[in-house]
Amino acid sequence: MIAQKVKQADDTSTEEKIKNAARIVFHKKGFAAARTRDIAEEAGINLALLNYYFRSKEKLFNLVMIDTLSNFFESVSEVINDPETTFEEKISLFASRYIDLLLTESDIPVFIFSEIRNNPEELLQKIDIRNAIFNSVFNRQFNEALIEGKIGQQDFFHFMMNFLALIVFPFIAKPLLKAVSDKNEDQFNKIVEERKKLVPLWIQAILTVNSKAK
Amino acid sequence: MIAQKVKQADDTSTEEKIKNAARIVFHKKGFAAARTRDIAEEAGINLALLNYYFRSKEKLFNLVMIDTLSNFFESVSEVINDPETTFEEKISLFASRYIDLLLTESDIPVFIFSEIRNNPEELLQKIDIRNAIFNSVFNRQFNEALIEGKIGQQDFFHFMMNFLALIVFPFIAKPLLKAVSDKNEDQFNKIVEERKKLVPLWIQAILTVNSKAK
DNA sequence: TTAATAATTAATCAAATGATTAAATATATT
DNA sequence: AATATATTTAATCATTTGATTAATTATTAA
Repeated sequence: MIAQKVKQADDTSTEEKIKNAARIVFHKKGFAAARTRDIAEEAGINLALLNYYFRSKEKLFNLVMIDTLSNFFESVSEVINDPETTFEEKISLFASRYIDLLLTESDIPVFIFSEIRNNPEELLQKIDIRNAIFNSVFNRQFNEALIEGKIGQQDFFHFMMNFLALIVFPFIAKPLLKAVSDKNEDQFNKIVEERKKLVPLWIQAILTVNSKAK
Repeated sequence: MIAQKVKQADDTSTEEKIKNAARIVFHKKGFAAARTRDIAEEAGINLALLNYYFRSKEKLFNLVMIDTLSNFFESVSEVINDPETTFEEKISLFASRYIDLLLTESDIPVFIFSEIRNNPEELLQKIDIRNAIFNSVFNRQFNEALIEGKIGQQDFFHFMMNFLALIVFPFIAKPLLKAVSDKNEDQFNKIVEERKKLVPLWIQAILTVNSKAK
């Protein structure tokens, strides 16, 4: 009876528990450094169950990776493909949503970039962010702004790199930046929080620059 | 006789060969995914020699890490502590020097950030970039420019994050960016090369923004 | 040249780790 | 309740991998 209640309480199925644990451990340590025993322990289950449900470490990893990438890009591609918002609004919403996402999932950037390093071709075909970005409403609006002379002559690829850089870099460099600036977790998060407002300001400043090579 | 000539030709000592190989393999795969056998093969030596010269994988890794970090930061701290150059000049020189460095050592950013993730406290005490940055001539000149009203009210920490982000991020995200933009190695490098001129322009634009929270 | 030392190799060890198995327990079906 | 099926566990396996050893070769010193 009590056992039942407890089981009801921590609701999730074994399969889900393992997947969640795998997500945490893989995100934190990467594929190579993560041991299946770490994942089993994190999930509070017997090691054999991992293979019972997912066959192998690699299969489990692939699930986590696909899950991570699609969740991650889905959430932001929504914003840049919203036909209702203006270009300027998208900049603010994108920065704000992206930073919020990273504040709760701060391991993801290093995880993605370090795993892609080990396996670029296989991982990259799992996702189609190509279209999501380069055929986005956001890109179209950028081009319109260019033609209307509202922003300086510049390359969309550079612009996107800059935008992403200003948003994502603090999370990638977080341990280093925390250490060199002697800030604790809360102070650091507060600073990053400020960037939800600041990044759009800086991006607007960058957009005024006429930087097209002639 | 011939054997001697050959030996003279690939000059480096066994110890040096191992260290160079370790550098390459660790930078590319990270500590956990790098096998001592990979390093031995890359160096063209017998596996046992690795332990003969360096005792353990971990000791060898620590050497490589210290070497990487100190070389890396030394090269840039020179620029930001040069008393002869102006603030504006430092921005250009820093961007240019840093990007050149990364063009030849493009694995380093992901290597550093992913290893720090696995071991923040130990690794970070190995270097003293704290002083190099926050007591730099560059920082002093930034403050002077602030007081003289030459740049908008803003935080040096944000500014440095932005500066580093615009320089380093393309190298971190390179495989992803190459894939989504469908660019080859040469095209990508050419674009990054452009940034030696562009990043200073963008940074100057950012510096005009008045972004101090009130 | 000879002896001593250093460098190198092939073989092997020991621990870590992903995976499997067979038995035990829980759950569902009849 | 009885049977069948699914889930879970402890024990074990097999491979990988960092490290060592003992023998061999090369180099240096006497």
